[in-house]
Amino acid sequence: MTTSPSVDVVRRFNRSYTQRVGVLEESFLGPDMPLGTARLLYEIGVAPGTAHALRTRLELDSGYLSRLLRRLQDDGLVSVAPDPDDRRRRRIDLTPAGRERWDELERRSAERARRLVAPLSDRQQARLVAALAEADLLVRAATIEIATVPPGSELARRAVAEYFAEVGARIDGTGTFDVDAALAADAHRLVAPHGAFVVATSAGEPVACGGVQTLEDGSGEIKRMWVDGSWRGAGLGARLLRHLEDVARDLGHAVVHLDTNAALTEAIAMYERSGYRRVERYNDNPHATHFFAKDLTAG
Amino acid sequence: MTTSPSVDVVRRFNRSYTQRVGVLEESFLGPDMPLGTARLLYEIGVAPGTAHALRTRLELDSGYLSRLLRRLQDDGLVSVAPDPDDRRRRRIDLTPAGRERWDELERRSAERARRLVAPLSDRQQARLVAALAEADLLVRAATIEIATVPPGSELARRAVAEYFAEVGARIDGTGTFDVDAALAADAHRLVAPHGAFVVATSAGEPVACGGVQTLEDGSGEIKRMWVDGSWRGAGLGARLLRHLEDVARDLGHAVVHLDTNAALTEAIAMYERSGYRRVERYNDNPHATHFFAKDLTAG
DNA sequence: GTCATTCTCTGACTCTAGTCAGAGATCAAT
DNA sequence: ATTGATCTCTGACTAGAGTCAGAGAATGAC
Repeated sequence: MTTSPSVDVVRRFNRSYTQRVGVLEESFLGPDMPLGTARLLYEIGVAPGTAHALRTRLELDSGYLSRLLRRLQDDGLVSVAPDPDDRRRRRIDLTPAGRERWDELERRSAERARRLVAPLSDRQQARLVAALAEADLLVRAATIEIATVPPGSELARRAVAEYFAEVGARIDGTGTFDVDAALAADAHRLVAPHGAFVVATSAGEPVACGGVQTLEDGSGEIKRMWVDGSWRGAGLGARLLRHLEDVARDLGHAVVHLDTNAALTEAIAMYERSGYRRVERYNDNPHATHFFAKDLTAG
Repeated sequence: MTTSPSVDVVRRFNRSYTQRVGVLEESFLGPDMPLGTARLLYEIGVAPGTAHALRTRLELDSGYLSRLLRRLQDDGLVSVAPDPDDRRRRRIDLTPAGRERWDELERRSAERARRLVAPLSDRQQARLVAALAEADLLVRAATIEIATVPPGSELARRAVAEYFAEVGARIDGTGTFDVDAALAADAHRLVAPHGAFVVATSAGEPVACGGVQTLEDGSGEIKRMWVDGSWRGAGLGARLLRHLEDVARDLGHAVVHLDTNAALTEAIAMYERSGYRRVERYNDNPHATHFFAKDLTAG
């Protein structure tokens, strides 16, 4: 059996960490509440919403979720009310008693973490914290899922909204982009067979996105590329870019272009690292100052 | 609610790691075998032994363990035979079929780890590995348990055996220590009210030990101090030393002495960092070259 | 040899966790 | 208004995980 050092270390960590920290989730275990119920209560406290949203987030069977919610409701911990937007759905919120219970879970979980680090010296604690923070970022980056979605889907809208918010703040300062017009155009240009739009999600939340459209036969353009601020430095941008290049290749493009703005310095650095070369202005985008292209047939 | 940064990072890590890597132990999940059974099979493969040893290691109910073993036995995966040393106990070993199944669990678990790191670039993988290895060491160090045990107990014997093996190898080179005589003396000197012997264990295995004996009223001596080679650099020695000083204080000592050998350079450095000062030879131990003392009433 | 203890096993339980197949309400599109 | 899809809930399950109280054999201390 061949194993790489990195695989061994990950496995060793998993084994010893679960053994010592216990089934980690059991930090939620408390009086009168089984693990599943407590976990659900906790998630509701973190982000209340519809039962449907909880179901997709926690990947629960609808019958199972319904029963768990019923129990929380009977205990007076959550309130269940029809969602005004769509009365098939139910909005789930914590009651004051539920909030109190949630705080208790928080305390319990924090206490557990505190006990874990307590025996360590200050210097060791600092080392552990740095190591876990680094591991956290990388694991989260590794488990991101990249999927092609319709530009009109809710996920895509949310991602593009973040894109425009950031581009507006960093380039324009006043937010004068015509967002609606851009979205309307995307709905046609960023779908097969002319293009595609992909969103990277982490735990169901969009953390990055990008689109490919066709300039002319064999020539594509990458648009709407955005990476969430808290995810910078995890190599996500480069990975997304590679993915988009694959998409462009699948669309039959031999070369991809992209434009960007001088204010987006990290992005420009990344394009250069990824093999893009500067080219002449190829469109009349008033917000673009730098233009790049990359040959997809080489390498 | 007050939280420290280190506690927050640990909690955040726990949350995201369990969420993404799933219930980690489920890496064992495979065909025709529930999680608990697979975990047990895996542990038997890692370290076969008596049912009793497995029970303490995995903290299982004896009835539950018995049933799990029965199932593994029925499936032809483990062999159960009376322990010749103590016929109440049963020795558990993997059969060839069990070993095959164990290999499969290994493969499965490695595959899982491989998938986790696969999306990362080589540099990121290296960063993740370094972070997890560091976290692993520190978490293991943080969860060590230090307990006072009788010098004659099996745990103490094992620890002292390691101590003599190492001291013999590093100082003497030939192993001419009179181990039996030393152990016989320990059995009297390292127990209350004259002294104590403590063992630090990690997952039930001894990883460090040390004893305190009485030289004269108010004056103690630290003996048999040992830290397992793979645990160096985790601050375990300093922690054990502090623990032994507390023990000495409880025994009524105002000062503790200790002797050591010039060959044990790390130990000497640690004693100095921990506030020990060099003193004149206070005994006729032929293997000792350096002598230290520390006042326990100050600070 | 006696007696308390230790180790394992069995039977009888409880409680979670989770699945599956509908039923009934609501919505979006035509 | 009809139709097909979506969302939630209920009932009826299965299986896993674990607890608890003994019973019977073996052991160690006296």
